[in-house]
Amino acid sequence: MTKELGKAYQPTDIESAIYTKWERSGFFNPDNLPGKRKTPFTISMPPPNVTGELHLGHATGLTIQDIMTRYHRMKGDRTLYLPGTDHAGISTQVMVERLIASEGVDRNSLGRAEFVKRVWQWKKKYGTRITTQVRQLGTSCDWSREHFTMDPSLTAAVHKAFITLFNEGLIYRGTRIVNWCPRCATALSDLEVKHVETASKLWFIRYPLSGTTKYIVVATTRPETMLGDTAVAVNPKDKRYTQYIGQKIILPIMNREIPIVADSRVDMEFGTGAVKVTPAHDAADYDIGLTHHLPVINVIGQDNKMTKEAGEYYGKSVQDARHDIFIRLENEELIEKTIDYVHQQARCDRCSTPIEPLISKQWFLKIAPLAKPAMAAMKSGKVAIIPKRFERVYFHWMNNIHDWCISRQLWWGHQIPIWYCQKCQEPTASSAKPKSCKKCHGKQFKQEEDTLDTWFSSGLWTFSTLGWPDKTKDLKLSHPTSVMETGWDILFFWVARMIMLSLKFTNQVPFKTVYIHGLVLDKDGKKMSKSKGTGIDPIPMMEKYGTDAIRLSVVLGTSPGLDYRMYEEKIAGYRNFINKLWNVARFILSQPAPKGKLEIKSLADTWIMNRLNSLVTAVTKNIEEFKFSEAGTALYDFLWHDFADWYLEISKIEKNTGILRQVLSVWLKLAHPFIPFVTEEVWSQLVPSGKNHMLIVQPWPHADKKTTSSSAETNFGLLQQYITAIRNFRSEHSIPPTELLTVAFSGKQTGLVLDNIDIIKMLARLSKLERKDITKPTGSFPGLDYSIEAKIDAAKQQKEVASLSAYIQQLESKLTNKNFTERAPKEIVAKEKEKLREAQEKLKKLL
RNA sequence: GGGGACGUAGCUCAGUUGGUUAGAGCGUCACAUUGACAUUGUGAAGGUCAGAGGUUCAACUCCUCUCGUCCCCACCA
Repeated sequence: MTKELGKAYQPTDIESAIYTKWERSGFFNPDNLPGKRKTPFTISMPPPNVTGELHLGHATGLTIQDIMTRYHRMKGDRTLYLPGTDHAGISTQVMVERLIASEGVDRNSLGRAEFVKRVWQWKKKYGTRITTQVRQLGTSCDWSREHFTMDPSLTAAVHKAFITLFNEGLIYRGTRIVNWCPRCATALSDLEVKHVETASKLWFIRYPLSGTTKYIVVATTRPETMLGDTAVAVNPKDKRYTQYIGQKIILPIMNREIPIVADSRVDMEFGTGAVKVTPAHDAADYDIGLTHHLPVINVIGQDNKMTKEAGEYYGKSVQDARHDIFIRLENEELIEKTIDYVHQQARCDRCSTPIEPLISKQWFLKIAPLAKPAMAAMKSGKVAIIPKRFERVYFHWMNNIHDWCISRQLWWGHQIPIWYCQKCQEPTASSAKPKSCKKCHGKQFKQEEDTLDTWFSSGLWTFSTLGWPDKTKDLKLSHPTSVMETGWDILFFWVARMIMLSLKFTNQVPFKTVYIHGLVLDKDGKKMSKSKGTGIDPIPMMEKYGTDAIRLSVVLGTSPGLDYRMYEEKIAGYRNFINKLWNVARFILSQPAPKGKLEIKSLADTWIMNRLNSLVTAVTKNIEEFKFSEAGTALYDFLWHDFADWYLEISKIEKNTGILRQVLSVWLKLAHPFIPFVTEEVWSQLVPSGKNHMLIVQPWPHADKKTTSSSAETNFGLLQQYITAIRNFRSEHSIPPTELLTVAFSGKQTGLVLDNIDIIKMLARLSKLERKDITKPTGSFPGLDYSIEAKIDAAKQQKEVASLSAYIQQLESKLTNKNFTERAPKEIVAKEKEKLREAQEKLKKLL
């Protein structure tokens, strides 16, 4: 029946078979789980990009999500882990554009319909790559409920949400200055812009005052935008300029007369205190322009080239125009000076291209009315973030939030469900083409060409995937979801927006707890980067070391919200641990299964069962408290040290195979959420086969009060101390293990030693261990003196005496300090006294 | 400019509401090895817990400041 277990664990041989077994069992689907399951537990998987590839960030998140899922499933909850993928507007479109470029075409020559068709083909081809990799990681999600953000049902949800918000006036269309990425050729939200420190120049340009020979000097990092200047602004408090307010400037090159205006937003300290105002190409200038009713002149187009308004520079690239303008100003002696200047340049988050602020017609979501309840939900504790400090970050952002630009000039995404009447241009929000215009009864319509920001559809993710806007059973059972597990980098992009949109549309928070994991760094603490080659690809690592080892390496030694380093040696270390488990199991399974009831006979038995109970309690508590690293570390230490190093060795004498199997079996259950593959495999060797016997649905263990024993903990602890002391002695005196020692002992604890004499003899490698009165002990413990027959290193002895004396002195000074003895709690004082007594006794015997 | 995190053994990290002679893994060194495991075992060396003050009987732990590293937010051209 049982197959031979190989000497070393070979994960690749069995992982995919086990995953298939799980998937076929149907247990990923909560409707198929055995028993009555009342308490719902739901996790919505943050959808990876459909054309993406699994990286360590995914691996971290998915592992933690899966740990919670597997734990709750075993605990008996109605557990749903819902997977899916995101259409990822920009990045997917860019990939396909790159592909067709290699065929020598661009999207415009292909046309919208054909291009979108090509993207769907691409999605079909590569969309399963990521889900296959998610499976490879052992993720126990319900694939029968898998969703894609552009599924018909999710598109329906997006339409419903958009139309509702539009009809309520929360979505509006406006001509505004937006962040434009020239390379992606689309508007971006504020969040998609990052600020990068960039070395540049600050040019000081003379702007002649109209009707005089005087001029005002302005400082700028972007001289080419001067063509679109419509004012110069100064601070009203700035005495240097008060006399000029209201006067006119002759704008160089353009020879246009522009006013000097006063605005308190101008920083007197910076540059010359006078600012050129270009409302069309700078967000701050745009605001100043609004206040002072300045005209807006577009001199740069969406194609990153100068417009007709730029006069003679029409058609030139921004870079060329800058160069030419500088030369011309210099020739006209209008450049006062040029200095080196480092500033935070706005760049596209995705492609790092410098952002071009441009005026354009875009769709916006009014966010303030949504932010209010979203903040209230966090304040009242309906949503909590772990770690808590991110709640402050959340509030700060929510308090300073701007309207969200939701339209993108992309073809891949949800086309905005707005239809313009071709007669009167009235927009109607509708999922399908309207029959007739409400305003003029026109019959001809044209749909808005723009698509929605990807995050608009992912903002609905927790409820759209459960069937919303329909009132489905899933929505009723599984929403709000229990936990959202994600990285801090998308707290604003995604988490905050989900909270706002979920409250808006379902009146519920999307999730009760947000668990934030850290980002993965390379060995030097830098962000992993594909281009620099510092990244570790999890897939080959999984193949080399096994998936369970990867899972441990992204969870152990990490804490919520803190970034952590990853390197191959770490993974190899956890592979070793998995192999240790494998061999522990191999050893246990090589022995005949016991007949009859479980019997706790010896001190070691009592001790290991007690330890196991503590482990059950600790692992359960830590998982409940989201301390996954601590839970995993406890499992690691127990198996390797308590169980393998001590109990397993002792079992070679005591041969209590019942306990061996019992401990292994409970441990496998506890460890299953962390390392599902190897535990399921070992489990299948340990128990009868059959679907309902699979580890994945075994009930979560409980601590057994009947087998807890604190005295066993103490006594076994002493035993360990004795053994370690002898081993230590042997090593310090360079006595080879082949040489068996003779040890004599005496004292109160002789009973403990006599009861476990064979164990001590084996583990300390002794030929003889006998009770005998000792005059000069080699060493001593509370209740036990011992003497080892061997030559004693005097220097060693002295060193120990010295350290012991120092320790005693430290304790004595503490205990003679009245402040301590009078003010510290009695237990603490008693404890210190006991320590002193023990140390003194030990020292006496050594001398 | 605002906010946050981190600084504990050579390296990567634990250290729960203040009370242990400060821990683990890797690495190093010594020794061991024919039945579960060399992806191993046993033991050792290695730390003024970044620095300076303060609170306290007692500080790695709480407070303040300083130094160092990193990150987030922000329309100083």
